[in-house]
Amino acid sequence: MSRTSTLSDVARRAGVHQATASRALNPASRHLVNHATAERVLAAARELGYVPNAIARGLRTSRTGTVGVIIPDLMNPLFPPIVRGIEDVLAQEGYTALLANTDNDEQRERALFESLVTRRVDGFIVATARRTHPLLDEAARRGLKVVLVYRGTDRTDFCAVTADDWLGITLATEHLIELGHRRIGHLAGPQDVYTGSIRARSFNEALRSHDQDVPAEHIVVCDAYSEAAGVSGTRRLLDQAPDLTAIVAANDLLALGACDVLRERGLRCPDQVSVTGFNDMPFADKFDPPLTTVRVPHYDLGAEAGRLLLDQLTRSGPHPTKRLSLTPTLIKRGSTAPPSIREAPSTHGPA
Amino acid sequence: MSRTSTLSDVARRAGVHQATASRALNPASRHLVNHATAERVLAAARELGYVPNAIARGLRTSRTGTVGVIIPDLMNPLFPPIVRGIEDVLAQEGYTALLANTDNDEQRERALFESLVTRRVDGFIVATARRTHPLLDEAARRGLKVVLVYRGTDRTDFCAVTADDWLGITLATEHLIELGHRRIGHLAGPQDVYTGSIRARSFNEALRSHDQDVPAEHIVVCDAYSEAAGVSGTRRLLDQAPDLTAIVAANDLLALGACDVLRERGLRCPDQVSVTGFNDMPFADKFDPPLTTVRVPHYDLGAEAGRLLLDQLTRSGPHPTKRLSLTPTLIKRGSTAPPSIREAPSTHGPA
DNA sequence: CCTCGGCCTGCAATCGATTGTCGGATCACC
DNA sequence: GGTGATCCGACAATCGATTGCAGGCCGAGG
Repeated sequence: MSRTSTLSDVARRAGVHQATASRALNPASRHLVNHATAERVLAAARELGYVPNAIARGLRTSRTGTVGVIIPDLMNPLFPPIVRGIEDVLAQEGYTALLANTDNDEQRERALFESLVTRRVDGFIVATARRTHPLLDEAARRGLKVVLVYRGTDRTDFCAVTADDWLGITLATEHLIELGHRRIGHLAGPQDVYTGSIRARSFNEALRSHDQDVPAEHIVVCDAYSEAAGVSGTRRLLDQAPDLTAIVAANDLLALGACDVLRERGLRCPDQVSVTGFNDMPFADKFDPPLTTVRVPHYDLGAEAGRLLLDQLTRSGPHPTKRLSLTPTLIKRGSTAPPSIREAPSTHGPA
Repeated sequence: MSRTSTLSDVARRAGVHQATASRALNPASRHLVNHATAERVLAAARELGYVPNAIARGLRTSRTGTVGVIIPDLMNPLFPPIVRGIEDVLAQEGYTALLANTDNDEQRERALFESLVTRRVDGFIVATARRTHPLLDEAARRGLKVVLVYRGTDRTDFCAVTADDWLGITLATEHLIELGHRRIGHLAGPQDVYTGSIRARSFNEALRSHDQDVPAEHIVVCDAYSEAAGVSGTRRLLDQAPDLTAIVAANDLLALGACDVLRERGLRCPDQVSVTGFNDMPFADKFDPPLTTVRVPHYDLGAEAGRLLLDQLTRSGPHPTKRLSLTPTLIKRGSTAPPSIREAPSTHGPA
């Protein structure tokens, strides 16, 4: 009802100067003011329902206590846990995250970035990095504090927290090899994104190191990490390589798309074709079939990214560029099985 | 690198006073300044990479262009679409959403609310409302602009956008009745939340209007909307009413928990027990079995809430309190079927 | 009684943009 | 050439909190 009260309202009520009120209210400077006076100020503040104005404070101190978090899409279930990790860590130091959904749209990303810069966030956590990314170049030029999470970039001067994608795909691929699969395809993610490119390379390398060829038609690159992209990718993949017995998808949503296509073509998973995902998104264990996938500690990725950024924000001076990699684990569920009988006349078997 | 440039830097470079620069930069007041001068200012701003300081502007104008969005948990897949709807609408008018995850914790909610008030958000969209809610009382006392989304409250002086929960549960319950079920249980949500209470009352009413009794042991109240709460609730429910042939869950996560327990007890869904959910959360169609549920237009809920708030923010003067209800639809999938043979002795065995 | 030092507290500048008011320049017209 | 209207741009106050500096008060010590 009554207009919100300001610092000088509090000061007047407590019978002191606003400078004194300010010092009394701020725990860090409270020792500068007489105990009894401080109590009086606190009481006055309480009575008036005083809420400090972060805007005014931010203008004076040029620190807003906010961090911009840029993610591709909140509706992709892999990101909420990351956000959660970030928020939990930042909150401990009194920082607030401003979320920006880019929807994988560069225009939109640009606009949101501008808006965050305008709002003078103290730093950024970016989950939308591409291998080469003009936005990151500009952030570097402006001297902004940026930590990358989940997706890396080609530049080496940003702190980053990622999963060990290489290892993750190796685990998935070797799992299929051990089951006896010999014709394995890969549904790759967008190659301008670090995760897409490294997972594809890892897939190749895993097969090669087991003396298996990787014909070009066994790999299809999807243009997004989405179920729809997985569907069209899998259609292409099965068209050009109909005899695959297993598919390593670069991502759970792609894997889901793959399962859709298998069903559509009357192929049973895992009996006829095995599928692996990546991320272990929430509810992946509830799917039909339950998805064998690579679990990534998303929450921890976010938390570590938050910590790295807090380091930059609170400690002064130059910082070494840290790049942290967290270890994923293979979660075996129902979408993988040995290749069906037609596959194994078992004459020249595995070594 | 170089410190960010300010309005007076731009003014100096363009050879004008900062007041002029300000007017030239702001589209709304640009007509007040000579066209050629305005061009010169814009050029100077571009050259310097000038980014206006929203903090300073906010201090002067006492409008921050931000809206606080309070949700219980981003990791519950029902909320991201709501958030998305809110953000899309707000963005059109240049507003930014500040997200706050309360994690259903009142302490945490309190702290986040304070933080948002401190940051002088222009308004709030609240998805954590309980039927009686001290936070809302205080918001009203402070004269804050608040729109409720998804969950209503007992107060009638807040704008709100909700789904028609009553209708939703009626649809689900009648669907089961039509399938021939006569012993239907309800996994109710927390009763201090509007959705929990109205869905339970609707369930009762739907059965009664079909001349069916609702024995007390057919209803169990869960203490949260989570899979875990659904598991323990279902255990209790089946313990006290083992002959149920169908369960109406107040929420998809509760339904998921119910399915877990059915599996754990060797009961097949839907053959022996049918289950319905509520919300049609993402991937509900991928579950095993695919979940019959009530689809709520979450995105639209968010979008409408955003619009309602924008109305309050942009138009001045008093506003009528609008309460908007969106219509849900029943999505029939694989988790519901007619009651099994033991239930209907007249007919023949399974086909 | 004077001086010195240590606590507190008040004064005032400051952060950067917005905006009401006013003065000066330009031009037209008489 | 003088007067008035019109338009532009400058001046300066303002938003609310923080903070360096200075000064007042008090007690202790000489």
